[in-house]
Amino acid sequence: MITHLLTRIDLMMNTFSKGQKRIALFIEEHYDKAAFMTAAKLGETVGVSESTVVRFASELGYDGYPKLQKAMQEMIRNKLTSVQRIEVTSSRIGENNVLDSVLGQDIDKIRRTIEETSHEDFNRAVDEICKAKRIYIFGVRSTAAIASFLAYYFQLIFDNVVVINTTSTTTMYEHIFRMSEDDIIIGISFPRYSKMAVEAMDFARSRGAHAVAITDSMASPLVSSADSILIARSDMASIVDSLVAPLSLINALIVATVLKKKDEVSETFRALEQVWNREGVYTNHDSDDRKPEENDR
Amino acid sequence: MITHLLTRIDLMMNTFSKGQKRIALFIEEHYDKAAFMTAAKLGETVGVSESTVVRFASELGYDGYPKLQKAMQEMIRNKLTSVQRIEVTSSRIGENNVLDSVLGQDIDKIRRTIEETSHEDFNRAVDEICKAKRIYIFGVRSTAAIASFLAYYFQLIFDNVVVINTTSTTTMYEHIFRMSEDDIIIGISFPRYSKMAVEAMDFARSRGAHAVAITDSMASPLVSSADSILIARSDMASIVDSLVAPLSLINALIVATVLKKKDEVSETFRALEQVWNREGVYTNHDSDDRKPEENDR
DNA sequence: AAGAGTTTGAAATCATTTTAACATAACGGC
DNA sequence: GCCGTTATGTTAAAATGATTTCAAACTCTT
Repeated sequence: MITHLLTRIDLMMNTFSKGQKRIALFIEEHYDKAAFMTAAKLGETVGVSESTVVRFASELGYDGYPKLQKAMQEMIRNKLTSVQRIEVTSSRIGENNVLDSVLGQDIDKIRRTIEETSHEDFNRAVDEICKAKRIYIFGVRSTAAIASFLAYYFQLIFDNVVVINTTSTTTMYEHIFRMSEDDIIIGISFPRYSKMAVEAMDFARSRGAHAVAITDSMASPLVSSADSILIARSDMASIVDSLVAPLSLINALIVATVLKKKDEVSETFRALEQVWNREGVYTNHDSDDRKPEENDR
Repeated sequence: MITHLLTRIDLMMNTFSKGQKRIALFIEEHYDKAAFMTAAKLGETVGVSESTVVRFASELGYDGYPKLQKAMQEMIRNKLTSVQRIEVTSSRIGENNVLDSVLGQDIDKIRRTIEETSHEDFNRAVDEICKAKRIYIFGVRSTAAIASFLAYYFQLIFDNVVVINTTSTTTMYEHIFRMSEDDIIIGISFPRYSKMAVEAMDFARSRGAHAVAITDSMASPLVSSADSILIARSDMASIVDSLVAPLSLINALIVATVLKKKDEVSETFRALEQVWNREGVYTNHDSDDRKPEENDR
């Protein structure tokens, strides 16, 4: 559902009627209470009728009040688990249980990323990204996937996003030769490192552009060619390397950027959502989308 | 309820009947889930009828199941407020500490994925993948990134991997019209769901192919069109949705597949490594490649 | 292994909650 | 200040969920 409940409420706040605003404000403030209330009770506490509450739910895109309620309960459950994370099931459970083991390892990767990434560098990277005129994103081979993910979202936010994913050095220079000091390059590279990534970043710096490296350790060859260094572990006990932690880092990068450019961006997203609805690119399953219920297996 | 719910359950544990014990244990372990369940649902999850659940509630001294439910919800709210207090202090440290917050949320997503994904379905999916003649992978928009990641590794293992990433239905059918019963399709779709994913999977099934869905809940439209269903949460407290948990799941899929085809695959990888070394695609930093050392910040 | 006493699940009944239909009230433009 | 529009409340029907009943299954003792 693209937007999270609270974000969505924020986004739609000025489209709400007086009564709906009362409900919206209450939910933003006390969703921990609201999640357990019936439509009638919620209406009573904010001083509107139950119908208004139900209408508010469908206005938000939910297929009935119970769905909205479920969304709030989900939110609570998320919040709850997020601080119970001390007792993480890092249990190495069964040898035969690949699923639990891999996912457990990925959790560890992310945890180490939290510890190891410099917040200072992260914030600097966000600042530079927001200031930049053009954003170049470098990622080849398996990292091409996460590079394109980053690009997908940045293209929704920024005008000038260029993805560099090529096997030839010549082609690479064709992509970046216009680079100027107002630009920024984000190089993503993990073992076995790509020579081209280093080359691209060195070139960018020679032009005065800011270079952000997303890589797996301070011993990576990208480090000496970068202004901001973001570390995310990728090694796994297997043939494949996990890019889960780097992806999570990229997530954080996107979220931080969106938050920083909130005002410009929220308008874009609202417009986009309308286009999507009209175009019917997505199935209108149940309601137009929204929180699915608890699964029941 | 005089005494605290959990204490009371502990106290009365040995007076409970078999079915009641099942309920009691579940509540002790997962009250965060139980609090949001109806009597019927709770009964279903522990394998007992709703009557037994209701009787359990009055056994505990509550005047009906809803009262017990309220007690559990109270418990959650108490925990939540203490959690929020912690959170306030930790978010004081950096008002803008997006990094920790996003990564923390991603950890939770993965943990919930461990809880919610059926291991049976996972294993079935791996089996079918290994048997398949051709593998089709469907992923559009933001999921195109993780689809291409999956494809990248599968192409190292299998001969016939086809990625479907197109905006037009016609083009999609051009990709999949040769599909036969020996093939498999892996459809990746998250809210807002892609209609095409459903179409592609329905088509595949009509040809007798096995269909694997990677999606975010049992309420997803892909579910009814799939033979194996892999659940990974994607919703985040922000505008972007996180694909970290799905990526982690895909990791597990790759690892499990590699392990199953160990013998054939290890040869391939050795050969590949030689090519890489000769071609010098990668920097030969420090040693000739591989795992970098501990970083030293 | 027979039978009293428990425990259980299915279905019927009862209660609550949501939703839809309709009526009334508030608002904004002219 | 009138009229069309939109928002809100009231109420009754529908849906969902909880409870009770009753018969069957299970447990224990003898």
